Amino acid sequence: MAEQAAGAGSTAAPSPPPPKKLWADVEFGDELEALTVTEPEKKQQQQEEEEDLVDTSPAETGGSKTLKFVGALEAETEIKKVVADDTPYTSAKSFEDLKLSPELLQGLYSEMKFEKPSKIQAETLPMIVTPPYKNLIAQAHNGSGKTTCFVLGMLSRVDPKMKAPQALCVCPTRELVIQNEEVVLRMARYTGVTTASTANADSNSLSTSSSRLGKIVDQVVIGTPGTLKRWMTKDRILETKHIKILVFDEADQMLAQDGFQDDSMRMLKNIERSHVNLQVLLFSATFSDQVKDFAMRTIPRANYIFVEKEALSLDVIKQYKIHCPTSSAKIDTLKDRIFPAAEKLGQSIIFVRTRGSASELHKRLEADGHKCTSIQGGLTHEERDRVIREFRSGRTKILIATDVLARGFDQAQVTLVVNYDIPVKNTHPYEPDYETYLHRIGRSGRFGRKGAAFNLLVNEQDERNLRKIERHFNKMIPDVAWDDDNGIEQVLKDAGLA
DNA sequence: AAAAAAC
Repeated sequence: MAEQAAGAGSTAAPSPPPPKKLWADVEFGDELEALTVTEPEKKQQQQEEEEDLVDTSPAETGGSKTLKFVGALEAETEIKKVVADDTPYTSAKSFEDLKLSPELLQGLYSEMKFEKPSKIQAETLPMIVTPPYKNLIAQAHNGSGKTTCFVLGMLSRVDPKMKAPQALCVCPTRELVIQNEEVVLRMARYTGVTTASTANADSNSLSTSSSRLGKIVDQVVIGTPGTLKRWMTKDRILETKHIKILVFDEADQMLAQDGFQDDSMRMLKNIERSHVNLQVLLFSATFSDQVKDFAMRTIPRANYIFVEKEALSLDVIKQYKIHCPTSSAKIDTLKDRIFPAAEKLGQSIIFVRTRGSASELHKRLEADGHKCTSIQGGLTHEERDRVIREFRSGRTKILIATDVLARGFDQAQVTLVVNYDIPVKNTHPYEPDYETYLHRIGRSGRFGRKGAAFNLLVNEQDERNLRKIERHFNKMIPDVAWDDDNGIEQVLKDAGLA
C-alpha cells in the first residue's frame, strides 16, 4: 500500500487530498458510533439533571484523597463515574462544547461524518480536553466509541506547528496500531498533524527504522510496545520531552502482568522523567478487579469511569453454546451447520486457542472446499496485512484467528463470532479468560448492530469453563443441538440475523 | 501448558 511505502517518518496530510477510500469499501464502525444515539430522550434528561446537580453542588474540600462520587449516570448500565478533585465537568452535548479547533471540528463533521458525541464521548471528552488535563481511566462497552475519545484527546492537545512527538498511543497488536492510525489520519485531515507508526516502519523491509530515519517529527506516534521502547532507548529516534499525552489502548492488557506491564511501566517511567504533568489515558472495555487495582495505583489522581461486569455482556450479541460429542463433531458443526447459515449473513471470525490450530483448522476447512483465511502472530507482517486487507475488503467472509484479533478489531460486517476454543488463561488447570471472552464476542454486533456468538464445547472442561463464564457475567447462555441445522438457523433468526 | 511484541 502506498501509505506503507512512506515509512515510519511521515504520513503527512497538510492539505486535504481527495477523499481516499481506506480499507477498500469498508467503513470503520467508528463512523457510525456518533450517529447511533439509542439513548431514550427521558433517560438523557435524567442524566442531564444529575449532571447539573453535580455541577451546582458546593465544592467539597479535602484534596485528591477524597474522591467525589458523581453517581450512577444511568441506572441500567451501572456506570460509575468519579472525578479526582472538584473540577466540574459537564457532559458534552455537542462537539462544539469542547472548544476544539475549527480544523478538528471539520474533520469530525465532514471526514468522520459524526453528528454528536456518543455517550462515552460525551462523558469522557470534557475530562480529557479540559485543563488541567487530568489522567483518566475509562471503561466502556465494546464498540461504543472509545477510539474517538482518545484520538480526539490526542489531536486536541498537539500543536501542528511544533515538529516533534507530542502524543503517544500504545496498542497491543500491529492490527490495532494500523486501525488507530487510520482513525487519527482521517480525523486530523484538516489539521496538518502528521503521524508515525511502528507498523509502517517494520513492514518496510528496505532498512531498519534507525538507520533510515532521523528523529521522528510527527506530532502523533502510534505503536506496539516493543518497537516503541526501542525507538525511545536504543534507536533514540523517539524524543519524549514534548509528549503531553500518553494513551494506552486496551489498557487492561497493556498493564496486565501476563500482558505488557513491564514494557508499559518502563515507557511510562521513561516519559514521566521529563514531565511534571503528563496526561495518561487508559481505555478498555474490560478491567479485571486485579488490573483495575493496579491501574488506579499506577495512575494516581485519575478521573475514572467503570462499568459493572454484568452490564458489559451486551444483549445485542446473542450467545449460544453447542455441545459436540467429539472433536470431529466440532468441525462438522462448523462446516455443515454454522457455515451455511453464516455465509448468508455477513462475515465471521472463528477464534482458536493456538497458532497451530489456527493454521490447521484453516487447512482442513480449505481442503473441504471452504473459502477462508487465517491470521496469527506467527505469520509475517506482510501476510498479516494481506489477510486483514482481504477481510476488510470483504473478499473473504470467514477468518480464523488467534486472540491477536480478539480485541479492538473493528469491522462492521462481522455478524458472527465462533469460539471454536473457549478462551482460557494459561493456568493450572485452565481457567476461563473472562475478559478475552467479552472482547471476542464484541467483534460482532458493532455499534448496536445485530450479532451472534457460538461457543463449541467438546469436553467436561469446556462445559465447566462456560458455566463459569455464565456465572461471572450473570448471563444464561442457551443450548443449541449440534446435529440440528434447523436449530442453528432458528437461533440466528431469533438473533435477528437470518 | 497461550497469545500478544520483539529481542
